[in-house]
Amino acid sequence: MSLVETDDIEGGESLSLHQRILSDIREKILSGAWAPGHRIPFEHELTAQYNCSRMTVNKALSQLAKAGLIERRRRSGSFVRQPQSQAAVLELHDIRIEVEALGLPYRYERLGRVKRRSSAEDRALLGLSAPGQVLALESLHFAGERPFALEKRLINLSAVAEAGEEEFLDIAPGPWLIGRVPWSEAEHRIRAMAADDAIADALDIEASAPCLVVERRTWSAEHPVTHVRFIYPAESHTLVARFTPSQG
Amino acid sequence: MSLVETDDIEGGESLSLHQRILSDIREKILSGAWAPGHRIPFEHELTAQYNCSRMTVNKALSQLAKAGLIERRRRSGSFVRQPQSQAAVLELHDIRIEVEALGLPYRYERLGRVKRRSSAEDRALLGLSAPGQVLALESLHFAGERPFALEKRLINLSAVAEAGEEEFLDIAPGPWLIGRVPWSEAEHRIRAMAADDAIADALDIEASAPCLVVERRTWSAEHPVTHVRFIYPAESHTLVARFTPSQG
DNA sequence: AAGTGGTCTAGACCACAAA
DNA sequence: TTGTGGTCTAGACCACTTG
Repeated sequence: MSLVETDDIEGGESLSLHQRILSDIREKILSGAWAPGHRIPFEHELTAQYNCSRMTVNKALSQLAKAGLIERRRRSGSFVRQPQSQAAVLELHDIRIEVEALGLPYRYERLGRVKRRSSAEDRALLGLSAPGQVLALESLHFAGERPFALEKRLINLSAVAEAGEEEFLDIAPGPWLIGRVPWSEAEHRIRAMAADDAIADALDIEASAPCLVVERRTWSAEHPVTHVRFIYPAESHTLVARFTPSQG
Repeated sequence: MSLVETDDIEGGESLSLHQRILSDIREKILSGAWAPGHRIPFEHELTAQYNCSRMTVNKALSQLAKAGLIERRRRSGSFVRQPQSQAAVLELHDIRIEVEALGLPYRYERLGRVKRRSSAEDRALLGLSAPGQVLALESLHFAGERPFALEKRLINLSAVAEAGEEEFLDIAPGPWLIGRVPWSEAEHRIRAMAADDAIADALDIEASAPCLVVERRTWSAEHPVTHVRFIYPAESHTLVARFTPSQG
């Protein structure tokens, strides 16, 4: 086998010792040489094999454990874990950067801004239990002359009072918030839907054309901060997610 | 000194020392007390603060760096990083589990199976440079009586020869592969599109109805293993991604 | 009871990037 | 040059779990 017969030697990379140990073991697991359930050599055995201290071996094994490739049990040893979990790191770029990466000029336009007492729907979207002031924003992001994404956002003014003073005419709410409110947790929902008339009109596409919808709720230290819905015309946007189970 | 001068006893949680250091610093960053660009105390300072060895401090700071919360520069120190990267952990469930979680009976049906020499398009999808045998599969996943997702898959037989002997009549290729081939890397592309006639027919929806498309390429130890495209009717599927910036 | 991993120490040398 | 982080050592004690 092996189309690529990797370069532990050729590639010239000078790995640190614990990285090399990690890499060796990962290779054994990923190649299938060590099947799920297989017991990995004890730390003291690897210590002898690599002629190094136990801390060095431990560093490698701990990382493998945190990455989920192996499971460690006191008194028993370390074992190759069962099938990989289907998790991936999803990168959600800033829209400006995304547009500029396409080589197109970026433009932002605020469509609407309303400060109001939160409706039941607002509270549901934000995950708020008590009523309070919210700011509702609607904006368009352009790539060149074409609408690239429609943004509908709610900001919880109880959490970010200063947002109530901002007009958001020159800066999009996303970057504004990022610079001010450190977020501790976020939840995304991604789905497809057909454009309704209002969306089709805003995005300059045909009614019932397919759109990609990305919704994000963000918390900072347990407090709901914002809920945002980005609506992309289908042809303008692809989300890309990459994942490597463990990294050295 | 002492941010938390504590109690290995009182607090209930008995964190290891490096976990407590990590947690303290993360709290400072997420609360905004230490803004982006702020210089974190040097290792030797933390060593004094927590009355511990440098390795212990280093372990905490290394983890924060790997989590992307801080950046470390030799000779300069460690600094709180700029705005959080918009990364999220995307969970892609097994379709069977997903369907059963809805309380609906799951059924799998293989539509087509072709073994062939890879076409240029096959190689492009799989990321193969050299020609070789591939297995092309088309399947339907049902939730109750309704089609839930259409699956179009290519398997690189150079990497997974035994797949060539499998009919995939009773087991879906996803679970089959998971049990056999550990994956080291995966890439997802997520987009919306309108159903063409073939898709609409298979999924029993109207032509040009919006669909969510999830494509996944998987590698194992540098070798392309499979490319799969799941097509969901818009109303049947939402991807959910959650994220917390760093974990102890 | 014994052997594993979890954690920690008090040093050390080195590479690297500022000053 | 200097001081930082990156890495490593050769011990140590402890907690846990299994035989």
